[in-house]
Amino acid sequence: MIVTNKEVKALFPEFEPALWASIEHEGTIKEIPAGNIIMRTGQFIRSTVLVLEGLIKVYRTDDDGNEFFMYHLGPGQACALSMTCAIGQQTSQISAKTSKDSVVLQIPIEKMDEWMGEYRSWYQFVVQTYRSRFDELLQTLDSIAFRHMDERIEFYLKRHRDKLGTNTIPVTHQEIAQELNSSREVISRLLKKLAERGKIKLSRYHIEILDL
Amino acid sequence: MIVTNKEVKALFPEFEPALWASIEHEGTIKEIPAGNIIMRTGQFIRSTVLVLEGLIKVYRTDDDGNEFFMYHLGPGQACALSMTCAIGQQTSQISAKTSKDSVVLQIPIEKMDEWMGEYRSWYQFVVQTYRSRFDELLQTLDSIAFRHMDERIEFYLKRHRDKLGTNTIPVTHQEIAQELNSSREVISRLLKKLAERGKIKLSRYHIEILDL
DNA sequence: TGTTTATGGTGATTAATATCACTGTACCAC
DNA sequence: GTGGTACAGTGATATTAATCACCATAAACA
Repeated sequence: MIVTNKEVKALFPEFEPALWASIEHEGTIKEIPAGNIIMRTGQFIRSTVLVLEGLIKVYRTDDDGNEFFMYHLGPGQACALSMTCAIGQQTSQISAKTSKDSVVLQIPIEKMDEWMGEYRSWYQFVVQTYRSRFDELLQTLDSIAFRHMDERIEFYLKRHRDKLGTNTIPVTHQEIAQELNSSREVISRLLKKLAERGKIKLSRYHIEILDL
Repeated sequence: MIVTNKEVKALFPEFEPALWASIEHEGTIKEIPAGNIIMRTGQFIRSTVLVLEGLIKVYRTDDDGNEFFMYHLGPGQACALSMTCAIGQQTSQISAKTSKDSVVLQIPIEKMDEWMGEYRSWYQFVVQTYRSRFDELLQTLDSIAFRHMDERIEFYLKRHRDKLGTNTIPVTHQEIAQELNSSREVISRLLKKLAERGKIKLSRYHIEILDL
């Protein structure tokens, strides 16, 4: 696959031509089917990942195997952690998994620093990435710090709707429970209440958002 | 006060001489007594803040006036948000308050971008700052996502000990409750249990860490 | 000195969430 | 078809945290 085709370029409109040339030279395209864990806590980071297609779930895990959803990366977005990790060759603090069949562009971490000085558009992209991820993380923090579980579920569903671009979220109660670090029963009951209030419609394997 | 005296330089040993010259020219020293709110959610950010002395508490607030502690900034550290905000002239998503009498070095945000290209040591400092703040935020997230209140209190006390460099934490139960977004009664009871287990010693206005 | 205020201790109650136990049901593999 | 399995619903109970009410004490102050 040619790295810098028209569709890919459209995802990063601000990149300058010289940067695209470097990407063409250094980047690797990788296709990853849905459900693949592409990064695990403690793993060394060797490349920065830009998402071209699909959806990647970024989450935190603890020692007991619990998970906690942080945010999604969609086309045109990048992992901030894999950018900061670059310098010290440090290990990842988070895990990431493909939610849909995805295509990513990998760039060797050595290029990160190089391009920061070389290409203004790269520098701006990186800073923008830091900011966006930080903001999303703050939203997640708000949700868990200040909101009850029912509101957190609403927030979770809204986020998924926005990322998926559809009102039908393909997710099981068990998955929601895992990503919010709760239990299936609690989620089931609260979802039922949301359904009774007409906010969502429940079905097996998916939830339809009616009015959130 | 002279900006770049020996003590200040020791806080940022990696800064190159040319960068110090620019800081001398563009930076402003500001002394801020303890208890001052130096940044509020929604406020415009006009300068990047490097901490020279004292301690700054960075926290999140919600619409109902609740607070949630994120992390501290001590001497040699900087606010990551005020660095990313630079580009878009955006507003702050967080609040910050001096916990001790503090001295900070303010740098106009316009210089941020300029110096990133110009001084390698500045670039590295900024990236390091992003990473550190992100990491600390992840720790905070872990704590609230995976731990019960008693463990969160322990984590809170440990963090304060490390930042203050002393086993005696000058804090009231009410303050802890606010920063963990809980209530005084709950904190009091859990602190008592920690005291019974010999982990801390309670006194009016302060808590002594014995064995955490 | 007496009064006010902030701190913190504690019992009782309620609310939110977690856990356990069990049921039904759709779907998949054989 | 039949049996296994993942998904979902629900009652009962336990645990954790929040709220309410009230008291005691030390510090601050008029």
